[in-house]
Amino acid sequence: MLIGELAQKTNLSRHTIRFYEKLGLIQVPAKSRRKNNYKEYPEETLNRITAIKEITAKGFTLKEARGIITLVNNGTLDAERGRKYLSKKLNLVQKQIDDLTRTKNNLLMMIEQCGTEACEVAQILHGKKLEAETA
Amino acid sequence: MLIGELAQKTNLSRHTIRFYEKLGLIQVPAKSRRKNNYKEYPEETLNRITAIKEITAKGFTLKEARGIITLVNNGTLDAERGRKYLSKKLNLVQKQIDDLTRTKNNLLMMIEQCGTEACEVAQILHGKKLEAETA
DNA sequence: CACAACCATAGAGTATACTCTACACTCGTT
DNA sequence: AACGAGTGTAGAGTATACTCTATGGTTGTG
Repeated sequence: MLIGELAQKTNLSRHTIRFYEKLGLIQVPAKSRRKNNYKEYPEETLNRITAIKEITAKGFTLKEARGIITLVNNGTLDAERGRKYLSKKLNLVQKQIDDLTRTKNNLLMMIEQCGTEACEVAQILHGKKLEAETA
Repeated sequence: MLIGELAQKTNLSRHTIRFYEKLGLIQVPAKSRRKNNYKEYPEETLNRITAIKEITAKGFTLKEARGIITLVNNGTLDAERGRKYLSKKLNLVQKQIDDLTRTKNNLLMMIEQCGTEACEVAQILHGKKLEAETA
């Protein structure tokens, strides 16, 4: 199928599809060209894109998605490796959650204190006033 | 003080300080130049940078920091506005936490299932196999 | 006076994931 | 043959927060 149809079926823009090609997430065999040089995308590309979407939806980057797909296609991804890989990612995600939770608590505190006084965010943020710079 | 001293005292690089200047987070009065054109940073710049650090550490972007500082210096930031502003941010943060929590649960599920079979992440991710594209 | 260390500005490079523009060819239809 | 829609490649633009390079002037010490 041509890129237009693929775009329509995957709900991605042509630009995005070509961008994925550039990143190596999708490959079109050099032979898969029509006489007019239009690319003929194989059916599997649909699955590939679905996989990319699912992987990235789970918090992986496009590069990571590429790596995972390669591993899977190679059969290089056994249980041991898989768990390690996922656990690593899990740690990162947990760290992000922790950071955001701290942020959230900071915000809650600030909101609470905001009613108390003249709501000097500066004070809340810093414990002392910001000096106005002579602009 | 000159930029070198400021950099050393704030633990920021000169580049970063100049970058902040470009963003308007820091201003050096045009007059505050030595004869040799070197910038003379006023003491307040230290507080300003501390404030920037605290604000960004709480999850705000540099642009937001600029806005907040301006509001505070203008005295434009009353309790009402402050709470609204912070609540808005809080909602965003909560959304990010929710997303990441979903991601985390996905990962946990994947890790668990990884031991079960041949750890076909493809299956886990997608429910069916990825088609290998004839590379 | 040479040299290292410091300062200034402008602008490019990094990372991520697109998004769009420019330019040119091709296809189907009138 | 002209037209709009579709396709190709290459490369720029967007957002965020830096990070670094290039180029050139200034200061202090031997």
